[in-house]
Amino acid sequence: MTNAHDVLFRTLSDPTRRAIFERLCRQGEQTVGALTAQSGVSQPAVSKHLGVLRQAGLVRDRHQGRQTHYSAQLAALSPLTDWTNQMNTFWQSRFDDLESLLKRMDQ
Amino acid sequence: MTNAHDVLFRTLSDPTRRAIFERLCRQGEQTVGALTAQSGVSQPAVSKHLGVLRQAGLVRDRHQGRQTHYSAQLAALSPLTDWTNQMNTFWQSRFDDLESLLKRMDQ
DNA sequence: GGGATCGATAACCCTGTGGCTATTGATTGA
DNA sequence: TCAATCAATAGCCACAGGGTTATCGATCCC
Repeated sequence: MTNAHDVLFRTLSDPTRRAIFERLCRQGEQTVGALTAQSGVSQPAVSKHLGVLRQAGLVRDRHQGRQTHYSAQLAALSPLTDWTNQMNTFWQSRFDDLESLLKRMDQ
Repeated sequence: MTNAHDVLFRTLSDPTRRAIFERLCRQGEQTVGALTAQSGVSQPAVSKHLGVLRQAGLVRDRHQGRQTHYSAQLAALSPLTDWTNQMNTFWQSRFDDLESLLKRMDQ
């Protein structure tokens, strides 16, 4: 059972790949060449990372002549925020349970 | 430069390890034995995962006799929520720039 | 047309790491 | 005291995946 969280966490766990995504969030649409120039790795490596990001839905591409422009798809991050919220909820509900238990013991 | 985001994403990217952390969030403190029983992997594998989670600050351990109890440290997730918020902010600020540009062009 | 550039793909290598079994150390309890 | 249980560690293996170079297809421009 490989869910959306799996894909997102795994995709963003690589520092080089996450740096590429961060750049797209900061500076908007970028060509592969521009991304390669400041990535510290080769162009094929960047293309591979962009492929992974695209499969995760985190970026989309737009072809224009011989260059390809990539841009961040921020909506794809929502399962991540959902997950952290859920963890917080679980934790909070356990705290509530403890609280009510203590209240009952107090009576 | 390996920052807090690296550690968190990397730690949570493994499904087995994340499942262990989720269980600790849901059900609170658990022994290694209990976690092993429903993890689908061997006890040494679980111990290794717990070691990684502990080094990331995501869990803490409490020794009691020959068993070790682990519990989630939810505060350790904050760099993750910070990061997603930051990405949203970057994206939003670019949107604002575009908006103001269009406003200026409109006049 | 033909050289140059851009980006994707192929083919390969090598490290990191998640899994296992075996073992050890510590604690429990009969 | 001694067997049994719990969890950590050691040592090993197998594979995923991130890196490289080489190449190809397509587009641009001279």
